[in-house]
Amino acid sequence: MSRPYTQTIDILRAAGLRPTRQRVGLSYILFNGGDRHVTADQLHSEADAAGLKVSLATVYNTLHQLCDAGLLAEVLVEPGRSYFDTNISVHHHFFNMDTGELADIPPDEISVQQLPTPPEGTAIDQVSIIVRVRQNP
Amino acid sequence: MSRPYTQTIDILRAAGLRPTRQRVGLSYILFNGGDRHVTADQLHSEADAAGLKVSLATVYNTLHQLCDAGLLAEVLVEPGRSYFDTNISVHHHFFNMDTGELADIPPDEISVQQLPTPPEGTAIDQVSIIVRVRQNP
DNA sequence: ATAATTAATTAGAGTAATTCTAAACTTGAC
DNA sequence: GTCAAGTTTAGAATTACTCTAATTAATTAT
Repeated sequence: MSRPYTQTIDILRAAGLRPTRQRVGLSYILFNGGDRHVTADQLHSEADAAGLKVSLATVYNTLHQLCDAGLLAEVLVEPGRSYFDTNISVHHHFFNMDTGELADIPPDEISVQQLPTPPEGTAIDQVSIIVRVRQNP
Repeated sequence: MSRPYTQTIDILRAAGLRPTRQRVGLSYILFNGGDRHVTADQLHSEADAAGLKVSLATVYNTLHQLCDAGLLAEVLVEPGRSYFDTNISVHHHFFNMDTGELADIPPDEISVQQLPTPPEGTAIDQVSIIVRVRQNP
């Protein structure tokens, strides 16, 4: 435990991103807490609580850079807010419309039988399934 | 063709919405053009082009009322922008990440093999699948 | 019909999430 | 250390959308 950030720094370097104080701090929070679904604002607050001085603009920049590098996935479930998911294996989501909670669906619990033929001149990039749930009365 | 709006007015009344000039005009645009995917802004422009005087606030109100009445479906594919879909049968979407185009997937071209067990205390409300495609090089 | 009642529309201000800008600061290479 | 290139930042700008309170239109009662 003497060099807790070495792993994080390596991940960033491998992605071609300079391991700056801000990027290392944010990535450490993201990648050392298991599977997480965070908004930019939540991550900014967490960073603040952890004593990391970082602007919201940098939080957005970093989140997008990590997405571009394939280390993070953006999930759209609500109008006007993006979630970022640290689980980058192929999987899908439950979204609780009553609580706003986002959860992974275990990969063996859902599957698409047949993929559709994409429109002329296009190729499938990604399939995302959102299962919206409601609190039982 | 002497009373082109009678049908539209009936739809609104059946949904418990007063057939005001604005609602009738907007609904006419929406429901007489086949399957459509529009943003609030696009609909506002179309209404304007058709000579209908309506504010953007009313466009938003009307879109949400039609959604609540089950006559329209909201589709989330891009951060910060909602599409409204006049096709309310169960179906899914192609989203072209390069052009921003949204298209229906024919229902027989995709199907989910097994639905996952929803989290404790919740019930599945809706399943939405977005197949993101890219323009071939 | 007309008046009274109720609901809908509107302009414009307000909000929330996100992006932009250009100046100040780090980082890594020499 | 020095320097060039890449990063961060505060704060302004932008975008999509919502709210407010005053006006106007649609329905109901007379």
